[in-house]
Parts: sequence; C-alpha cells; structure tokens
Amino acid sequence: MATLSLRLSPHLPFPPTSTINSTSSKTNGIPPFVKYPVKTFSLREICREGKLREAFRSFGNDLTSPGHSYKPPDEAYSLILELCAAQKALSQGQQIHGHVLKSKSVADAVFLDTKLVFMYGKCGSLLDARKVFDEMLELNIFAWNAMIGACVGNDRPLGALELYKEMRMLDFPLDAHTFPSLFKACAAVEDLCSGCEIHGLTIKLGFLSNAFVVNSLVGMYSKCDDIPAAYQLFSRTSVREDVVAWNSLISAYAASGMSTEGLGLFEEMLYAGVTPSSYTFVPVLQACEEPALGKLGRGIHAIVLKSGRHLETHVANSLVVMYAKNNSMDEAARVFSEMKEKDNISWNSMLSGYVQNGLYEDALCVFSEMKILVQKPDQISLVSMLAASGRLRNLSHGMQIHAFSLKNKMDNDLLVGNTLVDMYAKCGRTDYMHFVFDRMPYKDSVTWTTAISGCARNNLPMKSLQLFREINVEKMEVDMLMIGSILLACSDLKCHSLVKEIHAYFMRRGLYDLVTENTLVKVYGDCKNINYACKVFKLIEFKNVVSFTSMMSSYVDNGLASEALELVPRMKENKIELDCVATLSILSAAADLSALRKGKEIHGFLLRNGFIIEGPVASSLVDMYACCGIVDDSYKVFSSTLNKDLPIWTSMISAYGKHGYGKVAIDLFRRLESENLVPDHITFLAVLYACSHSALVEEGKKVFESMQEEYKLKPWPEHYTCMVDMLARANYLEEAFHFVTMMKAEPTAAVWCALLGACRVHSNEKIREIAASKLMELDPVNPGNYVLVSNAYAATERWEDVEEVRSKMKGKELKKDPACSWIEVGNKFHVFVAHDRSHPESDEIKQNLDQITEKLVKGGGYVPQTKYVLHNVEEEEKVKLLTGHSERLAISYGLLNTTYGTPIRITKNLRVCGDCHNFTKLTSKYLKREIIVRDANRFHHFRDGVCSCGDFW
DNA sequence: GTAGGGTTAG
Repeated sequence: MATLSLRLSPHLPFPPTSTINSTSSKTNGIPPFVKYPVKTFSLREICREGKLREAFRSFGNDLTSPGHSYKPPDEAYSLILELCAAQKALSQGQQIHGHVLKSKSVADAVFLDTKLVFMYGKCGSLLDARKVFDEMLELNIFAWNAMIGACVGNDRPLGALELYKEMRMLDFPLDAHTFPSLFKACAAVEDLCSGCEIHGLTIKLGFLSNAFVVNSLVGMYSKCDDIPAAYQLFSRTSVREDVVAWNSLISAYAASGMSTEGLGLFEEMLYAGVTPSSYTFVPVLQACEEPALGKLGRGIHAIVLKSGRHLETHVANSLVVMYAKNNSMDEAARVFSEMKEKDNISWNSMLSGYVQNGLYEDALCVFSEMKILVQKPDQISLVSMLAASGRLRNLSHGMQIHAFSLKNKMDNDLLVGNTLVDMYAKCGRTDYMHFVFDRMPYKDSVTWTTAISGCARNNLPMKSLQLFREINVEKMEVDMLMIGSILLACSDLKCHSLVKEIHAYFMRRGLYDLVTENTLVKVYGDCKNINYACKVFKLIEFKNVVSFTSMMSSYVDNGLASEALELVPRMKENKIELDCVATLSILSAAADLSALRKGKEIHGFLLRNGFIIEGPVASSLVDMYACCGIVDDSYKVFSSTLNKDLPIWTSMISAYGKHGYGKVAIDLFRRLESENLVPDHITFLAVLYACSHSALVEEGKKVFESMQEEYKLKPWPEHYTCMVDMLARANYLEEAFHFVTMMKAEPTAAVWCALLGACRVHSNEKIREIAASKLMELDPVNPGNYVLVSNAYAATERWEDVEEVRSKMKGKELKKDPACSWIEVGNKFHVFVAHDRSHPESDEIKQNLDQITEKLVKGGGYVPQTKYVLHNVEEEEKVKLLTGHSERLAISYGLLNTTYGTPIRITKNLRVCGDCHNFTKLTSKYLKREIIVRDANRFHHFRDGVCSCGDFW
C-alpha cells in the first residue's frame, strides 16, 4: 500500500539520515517514513541539492535496516542514479545497480536499465553501460540515446556512429535528443560527410526547428572547419532570437580562430537586442585572447561587469584566461582575487597563466597558496608546476611534484608523464628522464619528441637517433616537432650527411614549416655547410626574425661576419624588428670584425628600446667592446649590469686578458670567487689565457692547479694548450715540453702549434723538430700549420726545409689565407692586403707610408729587421716586402683620414710580425698618435713608443 | 552547450 501511494506522490518522502537510526526502526518496527510528513523530507529535494551522501545513506539505511519493509519505487532509483551520474559516483551507482537487480519491486525494467546506461556513461564506465544495454530485452529511444550519449561522452565517437547505423538498419525512429550526440560524434572525428548525411535526415524528419539540433549542427560544422555552413544554418533558420544559437556560432568563430568575425557577431547580437548569457561571454572573451585584441578584451570586461555575469565562475575564469593570454597577469590576478568562488579551473588558469608568461616563481607561490587553502591540485595543476620547475631548472621542486603525483596516483596521466620527461630533461637528468619514459603506460608523439629532444639537448645525440629509429619501427607518426628535435641531435654530431638525409626525409613527407626551415639553416651552419644554409635560407618564403638570426649566426660561426652584417639592412627592408637574440648575432659579428660603429649602433638600439641589459646581451656587449679595442667600455657595461651571471664575469676576464691586463683579470677572478660564484671551464680558459698573455707563469700554474683540485674540473685540451702557450712564450720551453709529455690527455694539434710558435721566438731545435712533425701528423690539411712550420725553419734560415714544406703544401693544393688588415673610417671598412694597390687612395697611402718610414729611419731609430721576412730573397727585396705589410697600409690610411688626437684602430686577420710591431711603436711615438692593433691573438695598444703587450705576443 | 594542461627553431 505504502509503496503504491509513494510512487504516485510527486514528492518522495525520505527520512533524513541524521534523525533516523536503527534503534528507532527496531523499537517501534514502523517504517520511518510513516513518522514524517511527506512534504518535509523528499528525496527529490535531497537530490536537487546534490547531497549524494545524505541521499545515499538514507537509501542504504532503509534497505539494510533489519526488518525493513520499505521497497523503493522506480522513481527513487531513478533519482539517485541521476545524482550518481551528475556526481560521477561510480561505486555508489554500482551499488544501486545491485539493489535494482535484487529488487522485486521494479515496475519498469526498461526505464531503470536506461537510467543505468546513462549513469554508467556519465561515470566513465562505458563497458558497464554497454553490458546493461546489450542485456536489455526491449529497447526504447531513451536507451539508444543514453548509449549513444555514453559513447560520445567517453571518447568513442565511432561507437556512437555505429549505433546510429544499427538504428537505421532496424529502422528505429530517431528523436530530437539523438541528433545532438550524433553531431558531436561527427565533430569529434571531423567526419563532415556523415555530419552532412545526418543533417539531411534532420531536414527530412523535420527536426530543424529544434534549437538543440540546430545548435549542435552549427557546432559540428564549425569543428569540421566549415564555418560558412554553420553561418548559413544560423541565418536561414528562425533561431536568431535564441541566445543559444548566437552562442553556438560565436563559439564556432572563436574555436576556429576567426576572432574578429566572432566579435562582430557579438556586436550584431547586442544590436539585435539579444541579451548575452554566460555562454556568450565565454567564447567572446576567448576571442580576445590574442594580445592584439587585448584592448577590446578590457571593453568586454566592462560589459561583463554591467551584466553582473562576472560573479559566475565560468565567466570569471574566462576573464582570468583572457588577461593571462594578453600578458596582463596583474589584471588576471585582480579578477582572480575578487572571485567569490574559485574552482580548480580558476587556480589552474592562474598557474598556467604565470607559467606561460615566464613568471615561474609566481606560479610556485600560487601553488603553495593553493595547497594551504585545501584546494586539491589535480593533474592539470601538476603539469603547470612541472613545467615551471623544468624551466627554472629546479630539480628538487620537480621531484617533489613527481612524488606528489605518485602518492596521489596521478602519474599515469599522459600529460603529467610528458611534462615529467621534459622537466627531467631540462634539469639535465636524462637518467630520471628515461626512468619515467620507460614506465609510462601510454606514450604519444609528444612523449617521444620530448625524449628525443631531451637526449639531444643533453649531449646524447646517438641516443636521440636510436629513439627516432624505434619510432619508425613502432610506426608512430612523425611530425615537424620531432624533425626539429632530430635536427638538433644532428647538429650536435656535426654530421652534415645525416642532416641531408633528414632533410630529404621530411621533404619527401612534406613536413615543412618555418620552424623546421629555420632550424635547418642553423644546423647546416653548425655542420659547416654554409652553402646549404644559404640555399635553405633563400628558399624560405616568409622569413621572420629567427630565419635571419639563424642565417647570421651561421655566417658568424663560419667566419663570415661581414656577410652576417650585410643581412641587417635586409631585415629592415623586410620590416622585421630586431629582438634581443638577433642582436646577439649582430654583436658577435661586430666583435669579429672590430666593427665598433655597428656595435655601438646595436647598443644604442637596445637602450632606446628599453631592453634590459643583462644575461647574454650584457656579456655580448662586454665582448664586443673588448674586441673593438675599448676595454673601458666593456667595464662600463660590466659594472652597470645589476645581475651579473657567470658568463659576464668570464667575458670581462677574457676582455682584460686580450688587452694584456693579466693582473686585473686575476683580480677580477678573485672577486668572482669571493662572490661565491662557481667558475666553469670557460672561466678558467679566460683566466689562463690572461696569464699566458701577461707572462704570469706562477699565477697561471696556481690557477690551473686550483681548477683541478678545488673545483674538480677536468682540463679540456684547450686548457692544456693555454698552459703550454704560457710556458713556451715565457721561454720555459723545456718545461712546456715536459708538460706536454705529462699531459693526461693526448696532446692535440693546437698544443704542438703553441709549442712551435714559441720556438720561433725562443729557438729550440729539438723541440721544434718534434713539434713540427707532430703537427704535420695530426693536422696535415690545415694550411696554417704549414706556414707555421715553414716560418719556424725560416727563422733559423733553413731555406731548404722551408722549400720542402712549401712544395708539400703546393702538392696538396693548400693555400694559406692572405694576410689582411682593415680600418673602419666613417661608415666604411677599408681593407688592405700586402702591397695592395687597389684602394682608390693607394698612391697617397703609399707616399705617406714612404715618408713616415724615411723619417723613422732617419730620426726615429727604425732599422728594418729583415729576419721577419720569411722568404729567401735579397736584403733590399726583404725591406720592400716589409714596408708593404697590410697593417702599415691601414695605419697610413688611418693617419691620413682620421682626426689628430683620436686613436687609430686596426684589425688584422693574422698575427703582427715583429718588424711591424716595432714600426708601429715608433710611429705612435713619432707622430704622437695612439694606435690600437687587434691581431689574430690579442690586442696591442701602442702609445709613446711602448706597446701594452710588453713585446710579448 | 561554457573555462584550465605537455613537446619546436635563432
């Protein structure tokens, strides 16, 4: 009786759990609902309020109370199943399923089975849904719709379309609720064909007047990139007064990147007098995510505030995201702090916003705040935090998040796994990276790409290639990002044939985009194939700043700095703005050429445009000024840089070293140590170089020792070269030789070069012979080495040996670089090679030079030292050869064309010869001009007849 | 029907 009356009652009465207990039902034996007025406690109300625990407990108590006589009606089951579905409470839903099976009171099995299918679908258990569905004896349209919905909601759009086919085969009539799910399925697989077919059916069946159907159709067309069809539907049907239709189309525009059109439609909508809903604001704000539309976004914010919709979490979240994407994290934070209710999406939007704007520390702060406020971080929060840890190279923080993910069983998430792989790669821990990678249950192409680039970035190029091979075996799809990572590995290997192979591989597959092309320019440059780099660069249709920077840095790396500088005006022609990375390449080219004017121009550009001078930009400026001969300006940049990193200290030490201020360089090194910075290999190289060029042998030895003992750094071949050079120059030839024999590593050609070079100044026949033969053995294709060997023989007038070396060189068709010097006057470089007559002012230059030489011989004490002429010719001829050296031509030109009182700056591609050095010293004294010469090795500041190198170079 | 997450170049 009671059951029947209840089923008829619109408000199902259920006793609240808190007030009922087993004793009460035990003691009086009366079913509790009898005791309570029907209207007060209804399951409907409990369910409407979403109180699952309460609903479920009362439900459970009723069924488990000893002696209970209550049999829930179908509607009670239905209500609680819907609640389980809404709250994705699978285990509770399964329990209810158990009760349904046991219950003998179920009146409408088809009805409840349909609800079960629905519940399982919503709770993500597609298999259970399918099981119930398959076992149903009778199917109605609700069951079909529930099953189709379950497929769509659980990433099985093809399953939904299969069911649709079955329905059509059975000629089962579809209803208005079937279509939206089907269109969603078509959209998910971008199956425009099926979508159109089903669209035809809706017309045939007359469902096109249904707003839900139309809106889902609009959504389908937009997901399948057929915006015109979506728009046509919108304009043809009579849904223009329906805010939902507007929303669908605006969403379609926003989702396909047609922001302006979407915003235009929004304006039209306001004009048509349709009131926007929160569903309108979300896509409209999404359309404003491009930074160019930021201003508009603020305007929309004002409209949102007027409408009062900012109080809705969805809308406020969209505002946060819009500001984050517009690089206005301050605004985003303001909206966030004023939110009444924050959900995980709000927190995660803030986290990812900070990460995307590079404000990693802020992201870490938000995360700890989140944990304090008991907002449980989810997988998405972890992804942001791992990304922040990786980019900060903060291994310990990254590991903490990893531990958190393990503890909370979130490590199986694909994206968490991928970010973990990346985080460990960025922190240089490829061992942990592989640990995570190997244990990931599912991998996608991002996983592989991340691992490949992780290996490439951590100097494991062979491992990268191995992974790439595995991918091809696994038939995983290769995309452009993966190609980029592989190219990175090739670049590491400097293997030009491999790069060509990969180049052909992706050309064949049509995997070509700007990023890949730009990478290729750089990689060909790294592999010393500048011709290919140029070819690829020329073929890039729409070059951007990265294309130009890649080409410039390839030029610079291949010794073609002036070609790099020639690209700068071409960037301007193409209206491409310089950014700070591009300026690095230009500064490095300027440094190579001693192009002070260009360097200063870039410095000015950086200051004018508000670039913060720190990091690589600051060290490049230090280096540029030093290479242009103005070490004081290097120091100005150095001292005005607030956050001095290790590279800028190293650059400054190296600057002093080049200019022969060895003691200052060592002082700076001590200051660096006292600031608790840890010097690296490069720093030590700079210090040792400085010692070597200032004859600071004892200091150099100490530094070399501390490098190994204190800092536990294993010397590179370059460090040994520096030490040998230092000892040999200071005439400790025997000790230098001994040092070479005691080296832990095999001596490289450069080490023998250093030794041989010193033999020219401090003659030692035994060492010279050994060094010369070793050099020829280790590097027989470098023309410079032949010149060095030949010069060493020439210095002791062993002309037969000189001839032999020269003929060997000829036989191998090796040509040495001709010596050349240049000077920057006005806006131009004036380049001279020895005995050059090609300059338009050649006659004046020669005449001026002859006059100076004559004066120096007569009154300046200049005696040409013909031993520096390394050709076996007559004495008179030797003098002629000397006076035609390229640096003298450049000096003569400088004297003729620069104002008295300004220093003359000359750059030479080879080392200065002894006679020119003497000549320049005397010129500086006699003509009272400061002359600064940068040769292949270092700087010489000539003033009043003295050179800063102390005649030691 | 709405919002948040991972791998690319100099």
